[in-house]
Amino acid sequence: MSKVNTSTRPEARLAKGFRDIEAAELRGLNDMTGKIREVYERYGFEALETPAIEYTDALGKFLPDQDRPNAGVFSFQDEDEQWMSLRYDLTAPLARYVAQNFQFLPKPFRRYAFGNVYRNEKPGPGRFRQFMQFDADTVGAEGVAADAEMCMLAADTLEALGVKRGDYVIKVSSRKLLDGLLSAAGLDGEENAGRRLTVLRAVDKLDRLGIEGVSQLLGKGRKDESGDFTKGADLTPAQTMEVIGFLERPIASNADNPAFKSGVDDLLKLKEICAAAGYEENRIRLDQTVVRGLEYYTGPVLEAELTFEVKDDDGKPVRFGSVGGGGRYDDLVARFTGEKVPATGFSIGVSRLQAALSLIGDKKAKALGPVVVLVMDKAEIATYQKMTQALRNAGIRAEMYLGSSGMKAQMKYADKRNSPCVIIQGSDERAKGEVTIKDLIEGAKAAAAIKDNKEWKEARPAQFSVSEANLIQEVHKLIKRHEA
RNA sequence: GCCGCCUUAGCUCAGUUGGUUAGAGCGCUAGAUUGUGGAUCUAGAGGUCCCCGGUUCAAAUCUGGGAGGCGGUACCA
Repeated sequence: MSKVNTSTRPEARLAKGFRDIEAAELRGLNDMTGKIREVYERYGFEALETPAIEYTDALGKFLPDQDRPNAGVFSFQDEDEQWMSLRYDLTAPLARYVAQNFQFLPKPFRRYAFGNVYRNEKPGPGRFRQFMQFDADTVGAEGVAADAEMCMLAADTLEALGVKRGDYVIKVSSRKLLDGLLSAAGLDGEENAGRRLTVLRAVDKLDRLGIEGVSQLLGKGRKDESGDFTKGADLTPAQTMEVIGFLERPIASNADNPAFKSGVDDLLKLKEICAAAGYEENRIRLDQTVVRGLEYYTGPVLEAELTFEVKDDDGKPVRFGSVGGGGRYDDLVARFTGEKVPATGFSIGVSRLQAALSLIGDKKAKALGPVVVLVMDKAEIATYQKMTQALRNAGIRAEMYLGSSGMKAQMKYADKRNSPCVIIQGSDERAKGEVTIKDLIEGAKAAAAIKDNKEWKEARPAQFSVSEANLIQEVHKLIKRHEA
């Protein structure tokens, strides 16, 4: 074959913000989703899968060519020129599903869902444009018991995944508190919508910037280390003090303030329900600094946070922070039906949580690969394939070498696949009705001690011959030994 | 979006004041070893030096613009 003109070669590259997931990580992922599913089902949630693509208006987004071009959402037009979008979370599709099937669903409707979601944003460290979420939602229940249940579900799920009690906390607040605060600070009304948003954003940054940084953001603004200036909410000093004061006071002390009353009552009731079920402050804690998304939450909001610190590959300490969150959103279904349907939910950032767990979890040994049957003699391929099939039928992962290289390359291949052993049958063995089994794991240990090449050649460590009839039994024994 | 750093082989990176045919290590392929993983040695394959323009006898190197990557920040349903 002649050389391809290099100027026409495409570059083999991943799309920005996307990634490949390989065998070891996929195994971990399946493991995780299995455990999460178990907890969600135990709580009575029913599985539901909706498509990755929805009509753009059903997701509640502006069309890409209108005033917010492609604002965070991947969108395109189908052949009828209808705008479609990749889902950016699992809640918007749920709202569509509930609205569409309202008359048939049991109320309250409780479902769980998991899958990839897509965001057309600039990716950052640990942030991708495709990632997996695992959600549970209760639709049609307005009592705070449904919210309390979300908190307990979050705690149970983290523990099922191996996060120790004390290494995480579920923080709960209520959007009603912040609404009350803003109203008390005189930021009511349409004309203050932008400033309310800025205040919420500032409060959300408390854990990272501290009281000082938040104060700056509430006032004129703040300049960060990279020299970028973030415009503040431009509150008066008195208003700033009021907000800061709220953040520093315990929630219960606001109980008599009419602006906060309804929110505080909710939270105290929620806390009581959780405590009665055995979920104390070390797991589920009221914390008025929790903000969560800005648009649709209307009541209690919760955030699942990992509290331990780990070192990354460079030895720098990393805090993972939030690995999931949720809250009450009472207006989402109403978009479609006009009927107000109360709902509350919880969502786990699976990919993010997995990254965190892989840093605390003990590094598992690489899983064993398949047994590799070497092709010593191309004329005997049918025999090798038959052996391979016999191993497979006995429940052993096995494959015949399918490449075209010689024995040395075949050994290297098996090594790279992390095979427990290879099966060798050349003319010598065949004449005697035998096969040679070479234990690659034992062999590697033996080889470490050998210095001289000649010795290495002659030693042929960790291999033995058995009669063809005993092949399966011997391989079984060998694998069992290495799995232990 | 804003700020900073970076871009040379599949990967990690050298490349002198601008000067012949752009290098190394790792990885890959093969041989030394009719049929044995490691180590060692040998050979081979692999390059639009990110792109476009400018300066120059001469640009991977200097210069202008652009693209891409990384990090911070902003946004985050």
